[in-house]
Amino acid sequence: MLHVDLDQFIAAVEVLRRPELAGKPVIVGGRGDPTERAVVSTASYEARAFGVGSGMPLRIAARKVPDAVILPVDHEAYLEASEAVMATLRAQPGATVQVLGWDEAFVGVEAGDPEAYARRLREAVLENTRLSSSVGIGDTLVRAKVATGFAKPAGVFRLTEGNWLEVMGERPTIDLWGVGPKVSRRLAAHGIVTVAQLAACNPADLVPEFGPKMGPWYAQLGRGDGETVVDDTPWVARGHSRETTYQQDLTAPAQVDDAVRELVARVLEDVIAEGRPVVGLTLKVRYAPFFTKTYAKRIPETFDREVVLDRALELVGKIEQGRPVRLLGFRAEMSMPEEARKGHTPTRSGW
DNA sequence: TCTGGGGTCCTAGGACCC
DNA sequence: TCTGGGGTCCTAGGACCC
Repeated sequence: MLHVDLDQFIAAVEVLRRPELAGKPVIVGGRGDPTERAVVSTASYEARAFGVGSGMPLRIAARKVPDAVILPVDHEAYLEASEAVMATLRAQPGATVQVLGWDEAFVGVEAGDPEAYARRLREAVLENTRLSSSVGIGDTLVRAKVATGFAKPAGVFRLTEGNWLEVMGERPTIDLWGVGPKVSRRLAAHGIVTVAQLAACNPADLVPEFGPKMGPWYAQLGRGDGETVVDDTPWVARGHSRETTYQQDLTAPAQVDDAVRELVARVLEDVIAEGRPVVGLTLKVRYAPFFTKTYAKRIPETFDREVVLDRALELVGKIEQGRPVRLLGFRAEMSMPEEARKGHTPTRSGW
């Protein structure tokens, strides 16, 4: 199967509609104002050369690249571009498309010459959308996904059982899709630093550290093994959430109360649009400066706006008084329709 | 320097039941 | 007097991804 990933997607979409930005350091984030609390969504390759990357606070990025063009995030534009890309992928003969995000998807296909097919796919996307992409080829979803990293930018790369260890073996475990800083550190504490070491370990040995599911799963990841089927079952959301970081910390209880009501109202709109009952609520509070607590509540299935709001306000009662609040998040989990319970999820299906 | 917003899934521990 | 073992549900928190 193949994994298609657009090159610097968000920045590329911005450059398309503002050609004069081509070749300049472009940073997209927040409302485009580097004095606000916000982070970088995407930086163009020119900006990345200065050490700017996604997730970095916007004001830091602006300091690193004084000449950067800083633009606000425009979800609508990216969604539209994304849909054009996905439509192009779906139009390929025999292709099964599993969307992972705005700018990436797995494509399942029987191809005699996968490299040639991948190059044609790149060209089709470029022709239809004027966007550059990179394509990974693999015999598992994990290998295809990891292969794309070697294909970037604007290339094709193939990873299989045959060359996996040769290419990945000496690399640190954090290079794997699904291993982050915490897990790589915990693995290192057990003497597992490289992908080859992880691949060679006994899955059962990882259970005490990571639990019955994650332990064996990390071992499998080290080998590059896993799912081999691209699944185009439509994605069904498990829940909806809204989060807001306040430009000024909230200090008065009444401010917090109002803010939660507003968040709840926005989440409820999404949930009601889906027509599924709510089964659980979670309130996330980030107290300044960076201390987060979550408060959860399971509720009997209900469509009722008033019931959900009441339950939400019970959670508000748990917020610590007198401590400034920097961020509030509210999530509603929805009951799953029976036929969707096996529906895949956007990021973990390949694992 | 000071950290978005949208998601998913896993784990641990306590409560409770039989 | 001492204290089984298995199961489920709930809450809180952690980790990761785009």
